[in-house]
Amino acid sequence: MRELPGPAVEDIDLASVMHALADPSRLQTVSALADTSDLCCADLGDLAGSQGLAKSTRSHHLRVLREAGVIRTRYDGQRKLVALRREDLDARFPGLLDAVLVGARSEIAAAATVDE
Amino acid sequence: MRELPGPAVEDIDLASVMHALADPSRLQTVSALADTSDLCCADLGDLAGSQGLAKSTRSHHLRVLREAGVIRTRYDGQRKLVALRREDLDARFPGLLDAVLVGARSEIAAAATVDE
DNA sequence: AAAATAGTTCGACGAACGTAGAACTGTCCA
DNA sequence: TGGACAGTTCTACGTTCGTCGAACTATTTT
Repeated sequence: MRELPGPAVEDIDLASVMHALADPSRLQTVSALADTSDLCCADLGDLAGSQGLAKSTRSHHLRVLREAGVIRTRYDGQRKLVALRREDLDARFPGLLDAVLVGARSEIAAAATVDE
Repeated sequence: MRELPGPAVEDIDLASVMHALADPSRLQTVSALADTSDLCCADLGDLAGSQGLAKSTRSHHLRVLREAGVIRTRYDGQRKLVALRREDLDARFPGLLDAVLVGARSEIAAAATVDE
């Protein structure tokens, strides 16, 4: 098995995607994935939004994102790499991912400003 | 009282908006609101996505949308009119509402095609 | 073969969600 | 004044969600 199962492009459901992106922790994850090419699950544990969450919880969030069609997971030796399904999401819901990413980023920036 | 309370533009939260739009019934409601200027709650009861739902349930959904900052409710005699907060949403999360509306519409169209 | 590493699955728990009916509030009309 | 009408609030219900720890699987390293 090379890649974990996710919905086909045409089966990606809007409500499911919205639900997957309606959680601060997952939003943070997606935002991080947009910056880099690929990340392994361990890296995601260091994210601000995911800090302190148990392995099982992070795994659960990744599953929600994968089953909604937001990310793709593939094997690479003893670790798994996750990546955004950018092209697929853009094809199915043009502009949605970009808008969400811009929004998420502006909120993260605002939160950082308040902190300091 | 002229208008029911909702969050200020700068207090609109992305995760809350995403959550508000992560329900098929509410998605349908928002899609309908994008077409017309204003609608009263009764009209929303005739929507495909809201058909058969109790008054109290519809009222609940409208509250979720309002508290997330997606819609605005104002009094007009014995009925209440709801409207999209288009400008506010566009200011806070540029492109998000449009992308969601386009996506919702394409899904509704696809569903209608299958039905016939 | 054994230990270490990376992640999943399972069972559980409290909180929140979507739904509904009944009772309530406020507005208009006769 | 009394209905009729339009929505809201309250209470309740079953379901789903986010979280966790513990047990499990699979791969790599020693």
